[in-house]
Amino acid sequence: MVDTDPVPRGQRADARRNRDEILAVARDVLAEQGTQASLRDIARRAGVGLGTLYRHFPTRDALLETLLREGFDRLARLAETLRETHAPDEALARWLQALAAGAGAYRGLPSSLAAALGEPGSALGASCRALRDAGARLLLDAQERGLARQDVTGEDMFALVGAVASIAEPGGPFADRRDHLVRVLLDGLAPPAPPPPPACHA
Amino acid sequence: MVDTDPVPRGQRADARRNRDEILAVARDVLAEQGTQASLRDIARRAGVGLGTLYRHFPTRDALLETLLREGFDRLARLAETLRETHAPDEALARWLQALAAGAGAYRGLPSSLAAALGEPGSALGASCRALRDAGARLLLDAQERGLARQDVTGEDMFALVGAVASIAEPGGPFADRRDHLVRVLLDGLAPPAPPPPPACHA
DNA sequence: ACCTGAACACCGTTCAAGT
DNA sequence: ACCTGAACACCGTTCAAGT
Repeated sequence: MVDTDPVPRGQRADARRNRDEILAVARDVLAEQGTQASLRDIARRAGVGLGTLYRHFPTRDALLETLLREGFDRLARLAETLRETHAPDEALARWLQALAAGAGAYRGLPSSLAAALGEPGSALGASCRALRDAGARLLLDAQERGLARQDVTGEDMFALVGAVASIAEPGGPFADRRDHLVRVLLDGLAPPAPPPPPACHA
Repeated sequence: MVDTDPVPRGQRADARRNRDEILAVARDVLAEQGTQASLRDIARRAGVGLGTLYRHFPTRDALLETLLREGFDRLARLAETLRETHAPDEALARWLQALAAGAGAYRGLPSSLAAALGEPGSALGASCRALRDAGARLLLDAQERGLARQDVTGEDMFALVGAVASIAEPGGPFADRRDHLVRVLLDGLAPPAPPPPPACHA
């Protein structure tokens, strides 16, 4: 368990206050404008110089990562819990629904996450890779018991869930179809139907 | 059949030449940089003033639409052909593969198309809606014969294919998995497995 | 009729100057 | 140690001035 970029202790009081205010404002602005929101706008609305925002969050991803860390950690823990308490196919189904909800929290978030996934140095990318691996373990469980198709990888599955989340972004026309579209994906991940049993009186 | 924005006849020779050059350059630049490429850059490389680009293509969508029209028309015709020559499920499978290829021709294209789909005045949006409707007809055929699940609409399906295309964009890590991921989606669109026949000697 | 590029209002990012 | 905002290099978009 890596703890990247913990809340800096021993900050000056004004620094601490600025950081908190930036995060609070960013949450609102991202909810309104999506992950491509203007950083200038966030600084402005937080009553802070633009350089202050950059000092606390040197990249847009760093800001996103801080906003999402809590939810992402929860998702990683959820995967473990479901693994212990449910059959592999059911665990996979529930977890992918939760993942779609988390990855689609803001407009533009799925594609931000997909982009970060590749970036080697990005803390946000590291969080994504951790989630992807947690999902891959659930998938493997299901595959080992014949409850998921064999020709799909954890990478495939993570990308597919992100894709579904991206068409069901908040505010969009498919927002309230998200669960259903994830269901369609889950059915696609199911193992191929077994051949029918031989007929009687063969 | 609407023919929006046909190639303007009776243009001045220089206008015609500029238009052609812009389109040729745009094809290259979009292939390199995706649909978010700088319009300034396109004008520059076409050896044309920025205003000239805007005169010929008042919006980015208008430029995209002109570039894509041919392929989109071909896709619409393909839907009709497949309808006449194949079983509904096979027609759907082949057409969605072709659609994914077309909608993913450039980086960023799937999300450009999804955005245009909503825009009422956009010619690109109109092209998308035509494709979506062509797909909806294929889906309906399949549904009527029990070859596709009932709880999915043409809108759902079009969005899902676009989503899969967006994760398999050219140059990306999933580019060569596109057909396979579309296959997963197709399996998700299949009707639920019928209950097994009653056992013998019941 | 068409072309041009300067002008405007925005970005993201950096950094010298302040406290 | 931290904050500020001007400065720079880019955008997209518009439009007066040219031919």
